[in-house]
Amino acid sequence: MGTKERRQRQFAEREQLFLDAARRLIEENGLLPLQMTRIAEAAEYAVGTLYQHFASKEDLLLALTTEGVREHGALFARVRDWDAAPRDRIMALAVADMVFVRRNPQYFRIAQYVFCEAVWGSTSAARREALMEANAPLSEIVVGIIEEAVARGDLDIGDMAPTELSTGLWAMALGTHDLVHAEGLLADFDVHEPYPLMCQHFQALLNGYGWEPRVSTLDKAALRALIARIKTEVFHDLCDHH
Amino acid sequence: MGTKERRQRQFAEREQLFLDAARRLIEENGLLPLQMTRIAEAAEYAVGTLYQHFASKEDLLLALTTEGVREHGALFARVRDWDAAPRDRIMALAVADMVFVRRNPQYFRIAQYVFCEAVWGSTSAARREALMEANAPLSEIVVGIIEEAVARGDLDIGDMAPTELSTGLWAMALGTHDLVHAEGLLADFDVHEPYPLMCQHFQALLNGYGWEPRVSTLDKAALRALIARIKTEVFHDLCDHH
DNA sequence: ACAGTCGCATGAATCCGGTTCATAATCTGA
DNA sequence: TCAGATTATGAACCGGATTCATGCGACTGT
Repeated sequence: MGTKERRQRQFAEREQLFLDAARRLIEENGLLPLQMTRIAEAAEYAVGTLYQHFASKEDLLLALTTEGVREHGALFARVRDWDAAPRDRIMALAVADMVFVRRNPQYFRIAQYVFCEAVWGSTSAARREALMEANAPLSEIVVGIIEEAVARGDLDIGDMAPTELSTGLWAMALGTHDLVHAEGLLADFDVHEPYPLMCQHFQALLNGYGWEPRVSTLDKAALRALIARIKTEVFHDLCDHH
Repeated sequence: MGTKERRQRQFAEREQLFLDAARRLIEENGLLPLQMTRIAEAAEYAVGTLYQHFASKEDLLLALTTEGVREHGALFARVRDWDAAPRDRIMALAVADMVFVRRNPQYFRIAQYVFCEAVWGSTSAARREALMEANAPLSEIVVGIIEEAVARGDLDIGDMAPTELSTGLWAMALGTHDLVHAEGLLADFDVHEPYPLMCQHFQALLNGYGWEPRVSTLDKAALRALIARIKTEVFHDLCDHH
């Protein structure tokens, strides 16, 4: 009989309920005033029940991050399956980041916090592994595209490993998210559209590595057109059409 | 009479004592077990005294970060005053990061934590301003070099603002530091020397923006030679000569 | 040199929020 | 329906940041 299975399903559902409640609270008030008691209240359960799911507050935040990584991964998977030139697909990954951020404006804030030594060190091994596992496909997709470009002759990276090149793209994206979240900083720099700018830096980086076909780094219209094309062809259903 | 001045001086000295004690404790045990009581103990003062200097633990960590930014700025200032081609000086900024990280292995961990919304939001406005002020010169140096390159015709960025280009460099550096501190991540990628790799990405980015004189992105020997030259000419006294 | 005053260091007490655990409630299978 | 097992509950606990009533010692003016 399926008693046990039903139990497990209900348990999983409740976990989702807690995660959704936490996400909502963060959305409303930010990370600062987030309290376990409040999350439990919002989900209409006792704190003790919350602690049956998450060993600690840090664990809960890590779980939230893992969910985000999965969603991020779903966007990357679309790019993997998109039928286009490798270079355009790399750019589509950058656009995926843009789309992802729009849909999860709090994600990188939470992630930044979770990856801090002081927080990461308080999480459980099981949750950490779940995150790693959720993250693995993303790297694979990036590396896969790089390898394809090398295979078709669009790109020559000599004795450099594909992972090394992917590190550069990843760093650029991560750093951009950091800057976006540093209060007032980009505004001081008169940078008002950080993500299109990030795409431009991506183009420069790809040009710099000799990734064919080259594009003009400074041609903003072309970049806008590419972004628009990617949004239409890959993320049609996820973008507002204003 | 200078009674008041002496008092102020002693106060400042004690503040430094606290900061040094905190830094030492973090160096020894990491951020996780850092406690205000321990810092006070280590500095041989009462907790209350510690709180005369820092409104909160977060404020203390922010102060620590600000010290780091000043040191970082001192390295950047050397590069500003270095007599070399703009492009080499941009690369010298990347090397400055490398040198800085070697001398302050904990800095980016602390900074990552401090810049998290949950922590940043608990700091005092005065300390935040001090940090901003310490940070301003760094950006100015980067932008100054970019402007010089444009002026001498090494670089054409069209209608792009110099701050926009600097954002790309900054993001790349920040993101690299993030990756370095993400436990085990780079090792999984077989990236064992992240900072030389970052320098290579810098070169690619500069090439991508058409910054003259171009260099071969994949020529590792040339990159090593450039790094060595910068270390000798700019950071001679700060590097080990193994 | 001394009394009076003031500023500051002190650390025990407070407060806050994450976490635990003894108990109550609920479910299961017989 | 009932014993036993499992799970939910939230009041109590606990660790650590922060406060503040107290007293010490340094400066001032006589």
